[in-house]
Amino acid sequence: MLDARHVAMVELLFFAYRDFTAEADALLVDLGFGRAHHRVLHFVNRNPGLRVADLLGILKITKQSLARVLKQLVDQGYIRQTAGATDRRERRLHVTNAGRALADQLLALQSRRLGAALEAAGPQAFAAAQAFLYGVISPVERADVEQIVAAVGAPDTRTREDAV
Amino acid sequence: MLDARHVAMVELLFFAYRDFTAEADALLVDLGFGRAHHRVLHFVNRNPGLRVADLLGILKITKQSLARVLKQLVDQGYIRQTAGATDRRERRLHVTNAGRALADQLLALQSRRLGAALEAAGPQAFAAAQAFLYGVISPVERADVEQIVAAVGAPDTRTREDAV
DNA sequence: GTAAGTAAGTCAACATGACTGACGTAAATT
DNA sequence: AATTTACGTCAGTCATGTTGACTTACTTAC
Repeated sequence: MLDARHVAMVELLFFAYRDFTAEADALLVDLGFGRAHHRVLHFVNRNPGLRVADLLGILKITKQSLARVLKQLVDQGYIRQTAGATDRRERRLHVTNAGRALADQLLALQSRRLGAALEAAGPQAFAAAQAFLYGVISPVERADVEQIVAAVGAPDTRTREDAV
Repeated sequence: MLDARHVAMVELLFFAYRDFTAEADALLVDLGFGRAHHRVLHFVNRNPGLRVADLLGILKITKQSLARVLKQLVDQGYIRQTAGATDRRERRLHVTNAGRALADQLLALQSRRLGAALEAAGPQAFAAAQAFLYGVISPVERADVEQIVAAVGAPDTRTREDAV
């Protein structure tokens, strides 16, 4: 317990996350958005047709907190809502072209940074870092996260009835 | 570019950090503290004699933001300040016994979580994850972070003239 | 020894993003 | 028909960040 290596990892995780978010944050302030908008836009972009309830489960915030940023993204034309096909109470969320462009731009920044870090860390780093990060996630959440992360790269046309 | 693996890492880093901080946050609310207090207490605990300017460089916040949380920690007896030995303008920061106890309790929570994640990820995971996280840190900051992380485990009696 | 620079603290005003609690509305389920 | 669910909204609060201006105490340079 209190292994010096674990303490080092605690601090490295803080510093890495601090810098991981800094670039995107700087780009967002010019648009009048914050990190909360980024998170919403990202997950809607990667999971078209996501429901509001799904987003709440992913972000672990209250619906009042989500409502504010989501409304701004909708009002400013980055996200649009459509009624659910089978359940018309649902608001299925999709990015607009502008939303996709912004989300992809922000993702490129962060993806590039992590890609460079993986490159520098060697060929086995991806598997190891992935396993490590999965291990950091609370066990009860792990299956949900696996579904979400695995959804990345799937076609944009699916309806995500299976989303968390 | 936009490798699916990199995108997966972007999301995993979000989820891992979300859960990494959740446990400690929950413990802190009962004391009327937040994550900002935790960060200050942690770095003062691990780097006794840290100066206010050092802390600002680590946390990348303004002195006004720091002043508020630092004042609360001092007023409530978790941190004490002493004048610098050679430069009496400096306020060298130290944890009190209560401060050390709280900092260690919070660190144990996070250290345990990361230790379990490293365990699950296999014997090569520490080196790989460490290299990955270092790579995520902005190049200009890397040397500073190395110094801070390396300081972990050093004796509490040193004066840290070499601190960032 | 005076002037300039530095470390830290402080006052004021403000923005963002979280929270709780209560309530409304429309649609689905029982 | 009654209940539950999905979502939205109103109102108030809190934590944590920001900018800008100013002060105090002390050190350093000329």
